[in-house]
Amino acid sequence: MGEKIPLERIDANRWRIPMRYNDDMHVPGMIYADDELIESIVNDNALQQVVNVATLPGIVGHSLGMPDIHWGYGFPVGGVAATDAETGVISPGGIGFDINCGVRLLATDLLYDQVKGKVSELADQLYNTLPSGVGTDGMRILSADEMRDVMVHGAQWAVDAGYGLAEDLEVTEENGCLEGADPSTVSKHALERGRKQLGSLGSGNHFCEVQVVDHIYDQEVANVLGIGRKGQVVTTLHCGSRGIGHQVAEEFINLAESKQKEYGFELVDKQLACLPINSVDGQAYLGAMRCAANFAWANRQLLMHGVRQSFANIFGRKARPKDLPLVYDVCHNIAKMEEYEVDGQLRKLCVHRKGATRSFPAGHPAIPEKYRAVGQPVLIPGDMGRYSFMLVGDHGSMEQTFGSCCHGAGRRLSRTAAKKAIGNKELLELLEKRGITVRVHSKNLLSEESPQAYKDAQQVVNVVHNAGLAKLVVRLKPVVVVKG
DNA sequence: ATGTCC
Repeated sequence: MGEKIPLERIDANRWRIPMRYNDDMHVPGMIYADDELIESIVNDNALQQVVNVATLPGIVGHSLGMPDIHWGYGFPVGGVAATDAETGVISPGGIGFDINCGVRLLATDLLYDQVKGKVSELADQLYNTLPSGVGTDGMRILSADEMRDVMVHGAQWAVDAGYGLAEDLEVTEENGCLEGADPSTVSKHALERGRKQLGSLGSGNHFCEVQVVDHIYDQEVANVLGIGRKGQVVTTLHCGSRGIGHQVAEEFINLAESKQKEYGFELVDKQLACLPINSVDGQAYLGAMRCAANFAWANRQLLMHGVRQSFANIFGRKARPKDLPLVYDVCHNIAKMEEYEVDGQLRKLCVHRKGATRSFPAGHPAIPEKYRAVGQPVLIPGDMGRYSFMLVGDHGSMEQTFGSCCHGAGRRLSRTAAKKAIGNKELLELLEKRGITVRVHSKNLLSEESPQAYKDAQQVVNVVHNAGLAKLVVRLKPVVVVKG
């Protein structure tokens, strides 16, 4: 303990933690970062967590850290770990507490010039339409039977209930629904928590932002995605499964912890507690995780409907729902069964992505047909004061990172440190000065999400671009921020 | 992230 973790430089963007560091490691670690980002990573406990994850039973390839990596529960946020789907384990801590936390981006027909006179009105409208804050009820209260339908059918349920359009599902990862969701594995308490929260933003780093396309890296790809005009207004939603994801995670972390001895696991950190994928317990977690994931997709579908209503209310016929097409929806806290070549052999793997986005390259069958020639859209929100990015998956992700890349800027300061660094009032003034209109439910939480609490998202996306995991398409600047 | 402690 306390010993410096060795990092072997591979190239400008990659660093390896060799297996010789620790006898318990089954695979080496691999960190994606440039010279500057690696400094902040080394000063965090995240590297030790990459080492810990490398000791998981059945892990293959590398224990991976993306450039936005930072300390998390057991597994780092910004981490990817693949285990053998037949003989390996699944660890609830490797998915995280906010199951299927994710991001979706809607395009509009509007240019910033058409919107700038109504920014304040739009901010109010969005804030009043999208329920936000800790413990708030959602746009729709469900019966227990409806809740079960949401858990099984995901975003499709929302479309059938009148929220959004059928074509939205085509541009949602997994079409907004994972197969194998099993409501019988979700506790009554978890179901009860979710029942009241469908269509709610939540708190913390969750948000709705109106943004403007401010730089185009790849005009051709941007055109295919429908975001190819400089000055074009788009809207990004970032949120997850609210209370149900948290409850499912907590219950299965406790279950896994209580069964480590029974399954014969002796893990270096109890927060890595895991279950054999091929066990009743492992399958139960997967069934419940998928229920929470499907809830999250329905949740984002309802919120998006609220965004479309808000724009229509303010801009009338210039912003009808069909004029605000969903570009794409990605999840970044999830485990998926996917096939990859490992040492020349095609293997079925359980890919844990915790604060990591799927980034399938052009040609992959899981990509919607209209985007297949350019790659899967990858949405990378930055911080509320600077910028966010849209990328598309690149081929290197299949060879290096089990089809994955980063998910955001990555936290640089703890919530406590962030609060010390800047006051809420000062931060609000700073954002307004930059032309960003903010509506926040709980003003005393704003400092925790200040731009300086995060790494520079530009640096983070440059690394995944240069490493061949995803390709830069456009940069977006925030004009309206609505938060819990 | 989270009914920020059942």
